[in-house]
Amino acid sequence: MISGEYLYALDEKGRLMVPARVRSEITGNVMILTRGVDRCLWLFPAEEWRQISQTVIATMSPFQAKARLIQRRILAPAQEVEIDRSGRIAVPQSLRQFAGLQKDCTILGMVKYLEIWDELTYASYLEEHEGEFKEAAEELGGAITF
Amino acid sequence: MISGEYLYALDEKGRLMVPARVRSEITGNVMILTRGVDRCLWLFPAEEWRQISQTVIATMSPFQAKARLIQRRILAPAQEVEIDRSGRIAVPQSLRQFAGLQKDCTILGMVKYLEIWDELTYASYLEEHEGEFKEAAEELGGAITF
DNA sequence: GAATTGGTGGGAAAAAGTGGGAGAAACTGG
DNA sequence: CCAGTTTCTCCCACTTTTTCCCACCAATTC
Repeated sequence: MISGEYLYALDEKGRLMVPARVRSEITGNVMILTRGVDRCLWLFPAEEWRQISQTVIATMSPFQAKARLIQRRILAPAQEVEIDRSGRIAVPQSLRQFAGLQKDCTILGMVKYLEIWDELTYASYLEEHEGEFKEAAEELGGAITF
Repeated sequence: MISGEYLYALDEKGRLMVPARVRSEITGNVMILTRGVDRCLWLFPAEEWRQISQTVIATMSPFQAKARLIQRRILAPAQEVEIDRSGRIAVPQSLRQFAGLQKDCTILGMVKYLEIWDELTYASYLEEHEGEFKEAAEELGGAITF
C-alpha cells in the first residue's frame, strides 16, 4: 500500500527519486510512467499497470472516437522506466513538459500508484479545489463514519 | 506492446525515425504506413497489418458504399516502408500532406500500432478534447476501481 | 562516533539520432 | 530511345543523448 507525500528535485539530467518507502513495496526495478488525469504524471508498479491497461484495452476499438481518445491520452504516453542503483528514474522530456515539471516535484502515494506533480502546480491545485473538496467530503460523509 | 510518446523531426529528405524502443519490439525491417482515422498516419508492424487488413477485408463487399469507403480510406493508401540502417523510414509525400506533417512529429505507441502526428496538430487535438477525455475517464471510473 | 541507509552529482562508455554524400533509379523532354 | 536532370536509396561518419556506475554527502541508528 503506497502512501505518503514526498518532495524531490529533478536533477539536471531529468532524473527523479522514487521514495525509498515505495521502492521497498514493489518488486523488480521497472515501473510505468504515463500522463495522469489533471496536470500530473502517474507512476505504476508494473503489475498494477498490466491490470489496468488490459482492462482498458479490452474495451477499446481504434475505430471509435472515445476509445482513441482514452488510448492516446493514457495508454500511449506510457513508458517503462527503470529504477537505477540510486533509486531514481529518468523522466522523459515529453512527460516532464506535460506536467510542467520544473525542479521541485511533489510525489503522492495513491495506494496503488504514485502521482508526480510540479510542487507549485500541486499547491495551487489544492488551493483552487479546497471548496470542491469540502463538498465532496460532505457527500461522502453520508456513507462513511469512523 | 508498443507504447510511449516520442518527438522526432522530419529531415529534409522526408525521413522520420522509428523510436529505438519500437524497433526492438518488432521483427524484420518492414512496416506498413497508411492514413489513420483523424489527422494522423498509422504505422503497423507487418504482422499486425496482415491480421487487421484480413479482418477488414473479410467483412467487406465492393458492392457496399461504406465498405468501399473504408477500403479507399484505410486499406488502399497503405504502403510498405523499409527501416534504414539508422532506424528511419521515408514518409511518402502524399501521406505527409494528408497528416499535415511539417517538421516536428509526435509518434504515439498505440499498443498494436503507431500514430504519427504533426506536433502542433496533436497538441491542439489533445487540448480540444481534454474536456471530453475527462468525461470519458469519469465513465471509465465506473468500470475500474482499486 | 562508527556504521548503515537515503539522497545527490557527475564521469565515461554505449546507444541513439542527425546530416549528408554517392550511386542507382526514375522521370522528362527532345 | 537516349541524355540530362531530378529524386530516392543506401550507407557512413559525426554529434548528442542516455545509461550505467561510482564516489561522496547527509541523516539516522546503534
